[in-house]
Amino acid sequence: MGKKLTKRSEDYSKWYNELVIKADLAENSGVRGCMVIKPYGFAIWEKIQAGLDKMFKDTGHQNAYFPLFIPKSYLSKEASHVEGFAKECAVVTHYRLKNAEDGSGIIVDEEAKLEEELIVRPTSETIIWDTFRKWIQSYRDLPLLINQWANVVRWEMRTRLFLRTTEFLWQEGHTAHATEKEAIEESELILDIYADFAENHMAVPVIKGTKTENERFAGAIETYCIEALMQDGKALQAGTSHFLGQNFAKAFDVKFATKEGKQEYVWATSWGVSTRLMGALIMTHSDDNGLILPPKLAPIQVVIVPIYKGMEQLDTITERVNPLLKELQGKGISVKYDKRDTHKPGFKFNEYELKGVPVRIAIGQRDMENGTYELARRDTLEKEVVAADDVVSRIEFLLGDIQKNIFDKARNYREEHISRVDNYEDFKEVLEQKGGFVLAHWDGTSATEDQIKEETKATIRCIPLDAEEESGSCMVTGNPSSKRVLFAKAY
RNA sequence: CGGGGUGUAGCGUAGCCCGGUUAUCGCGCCUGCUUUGGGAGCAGGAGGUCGCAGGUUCGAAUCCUGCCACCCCGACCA
Repeated sequence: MGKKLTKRSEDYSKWYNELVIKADLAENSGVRGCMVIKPYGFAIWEKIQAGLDKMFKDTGHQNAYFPLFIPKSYLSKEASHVEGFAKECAVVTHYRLKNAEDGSGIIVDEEAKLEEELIVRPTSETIIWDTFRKWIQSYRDLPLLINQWANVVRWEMRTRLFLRTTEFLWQEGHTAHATEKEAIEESELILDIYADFAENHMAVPVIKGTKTENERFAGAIETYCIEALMQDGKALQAGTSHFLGQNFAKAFDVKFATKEGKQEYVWATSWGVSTRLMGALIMTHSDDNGLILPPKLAPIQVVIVPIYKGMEQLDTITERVNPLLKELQGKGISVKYDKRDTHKPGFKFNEYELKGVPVRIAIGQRDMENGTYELARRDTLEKEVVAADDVVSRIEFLLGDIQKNIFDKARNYREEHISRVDNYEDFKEVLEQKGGFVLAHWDGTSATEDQIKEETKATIRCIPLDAEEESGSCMVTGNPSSKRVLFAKAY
């Protein structure tokens, strides 16, 4: 690890890579933009999984698992869906290797060619809907609320650590409903779950909205999303929830018998969040000393660093720390006592700051004599000396306070970076000078959106759900507009 | 796939333009002693197909050709 992290600079990705790699979260494996997630990083992902999984189950969803390989013909059953993903699919064509006859090594056995190629899933709508057809006959089988935790592969031209890796981990929910209304409510429910999780667990403030036609998911009628703002002023789509209408039901012939005995197509949703959330976490909260993790997602919430001379002192400190460890663990707090003799306290302080551990306890001779602990909080780096009797309650307070504080800080930053503009010149200038979100009037056409993207690189992140009705005119064409939409440069 | 860049020890690098003993430095690693309240000090030590393959040359990390990989910028995108 470096002496000091590179200062955050114009070149955000450099800062980001420094943080991510040096914080031991992940590294590029070198396999086509894939990444190896190290244990500490994966522990964060497990926290994300656990939190979301509970929310899904509390709302009646069940987990299942579907195959990694999708027959090519499945993918092409829904026209706009295949068009959206065709350009980024990894394709399996053979099922066997053999030794080359000239001894040059292992080669593909041309005789083992698959009759129909298999696609490594870029998303699982098709194979899941092929299964849903078999599971759904009657209105009594509905709603069908399925989620799967899986990996998917999208062969993007350009990858970015955490934000757009070739293979990524995610959850994808797929549901079937008897009515349009119920399906729309489902996609909105999930959007609320995502927003709730982002804000209350990850401490990442998000804006809920719907996508424009340009940005909509391939095969969806409506795409809902949560959009977050990173510290460099760029937006990040943190989660999406799609109302699919009857598109997939028709493509895969999924009908059900209504109470009245009529055959009708079901209504569908799909929704997902990925390891990109970890990117959002890092890029929202980190500072030049390393990661800052929200207590609710930190694999280690509290670390205890002993300061001692000689093994005897360490032993007396350990004697005092052991009951504290037990008490904290008893309260469900994840605590680590780092009594490695191979590193000095100063090294450990820096190491845990880099890793984003929310609360650090230091205990040395001075504290042994005074009956105290030194507490340090990661978000503000403030230190305080606390009497031993008060330390547990103080830690509980700090964990809650840090969770709240980093959310408030991120939300304030975002609020300061939402600009309202009324003409195209101001729009360009704000994007150039300040970055962040821009609320502006737009005439509702793809052509205008394309033009804006072409000229400024900014896209419509979403049409905010809470956008107030306000008659105005499009900043580019002057055509009438009834509300402002949210623009930004995005990852 | 287009434009640019880089490949030298686990990591980060100097050397390359202008070829010449044993390839530079820092971090990390190993051993020993001293240290331990903010990234320890000293001494000693280990670690290298200089991305790969050809070529030029008495001699190549350095020059030439081809290939490969990775990074950055675009198109694409959770």
